[in-house]
Amino acid sequence: MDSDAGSTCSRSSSPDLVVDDSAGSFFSNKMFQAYCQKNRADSEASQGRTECSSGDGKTKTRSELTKEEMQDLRLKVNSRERKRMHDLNQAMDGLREVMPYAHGPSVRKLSKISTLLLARNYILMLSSSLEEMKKLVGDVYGGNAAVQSRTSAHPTITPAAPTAHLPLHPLSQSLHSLVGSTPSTLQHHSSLPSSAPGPHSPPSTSFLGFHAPVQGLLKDPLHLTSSYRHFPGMPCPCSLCQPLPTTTSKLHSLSMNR
DNA sequence: TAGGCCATCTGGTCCT
DNA sequence: AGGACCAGATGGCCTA
Repeated sequence: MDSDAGSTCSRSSSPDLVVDDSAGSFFSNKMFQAYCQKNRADSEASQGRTECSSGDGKTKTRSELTKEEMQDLRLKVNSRERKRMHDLNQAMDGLREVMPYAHGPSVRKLSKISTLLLARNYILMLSSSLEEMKKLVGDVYGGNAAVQSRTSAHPTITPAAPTAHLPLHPLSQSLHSLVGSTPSTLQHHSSLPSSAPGPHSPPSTSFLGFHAPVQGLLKDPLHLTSSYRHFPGMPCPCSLCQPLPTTTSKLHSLSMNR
């Protein structure tokens, strides 16, 4: 149904995504009516006829196109743009799926901006936790030589054991309280839930991580997500709202330049 | 009703 | 030249 059949992509924005173009819901009612009026012309275009070539094989410049051909071209461009945006939204949905917040039919979907901010902060937090872990492991292994020499009578003690009782990084604690679980469950967050907020309560502005640089991008961060509530058990202001440790501060300066 | 969010259209620019 | 990408405009839907 979609006229995308006639489009060829020299550059794919999301090569791994498979988009179902057959959905007629891509069109609004108005668009659908307009589309139907042009359906015949589109089908011709999708069969290989280019809108810029006349019957005798000569190519026309855009200024030479008839009104009908221009409309035809416009429809094709619109269709491509629509597909592009749908791909983008699919990627956004994919991102939402791996974010640590309650999923479900009764939970309002994260907005795009919230998804991006949450994702950013999530990555920063994981990076921070990883650094912390590395440090702890280093401490354990580094200091273990002395420890082991003193406890050589107990060679079965594993180096990793002590870390299980060490305090987690505040950021990790926040996340853990958010998901109501241990770090290992983060890998299975999609089944989370009950510890998560009730319906219609996506992550709070705080959890979304409006650090200074991000705040600057928003007119009114607090108002932006005023409909959100903090998660139960989340300190307010939660630690995620606090400046990240220096180990991840470098990441703050990372931009998303193309 | 205002504001937020979203989908779509559209024209411009960049890239292949 | 054609397609991807981008940003502004517009209108619809939903919620407080």
